[in-house]
Amino acid sequence: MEQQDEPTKDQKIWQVVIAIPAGKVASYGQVAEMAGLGRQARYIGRALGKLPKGHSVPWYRVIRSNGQVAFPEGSEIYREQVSRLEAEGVEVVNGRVAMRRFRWQ
DNA sequence: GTAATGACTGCTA
DNA sequence: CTAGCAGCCATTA
Repeated sequence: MEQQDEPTKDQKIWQVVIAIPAGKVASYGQVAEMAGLGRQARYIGRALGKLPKGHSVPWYRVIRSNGQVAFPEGSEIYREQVSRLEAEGVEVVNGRVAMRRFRWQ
């Protein structure tokens, strides 16, 4: 069996990412912790990279802890993320988010 | 079974 | 501000 009765980590991660309010962003570590994964911040990117085609996960709302995008400037993927963020009302300058990041207090 | 990799994070210089 | 190093741990080869 490859599937379990309970949702997999990827599913949880996607759910968490989807739970991020529009206009805000979260870091990989924050998402990992929120998903109950703890320090598996790296797994977040891996899960997002494995996202299926018809997914509805706003992966573009997930950035690094320093507020910078996880992709190099000029990259197509980078432009897409920035474009989507700007569409959400998030300001991105020089590859970093100039807005208040999502905060669970 | 082991080795290498990675959409990361934090600290130190 | 940038650069380097170590820690972290699941997934993949």
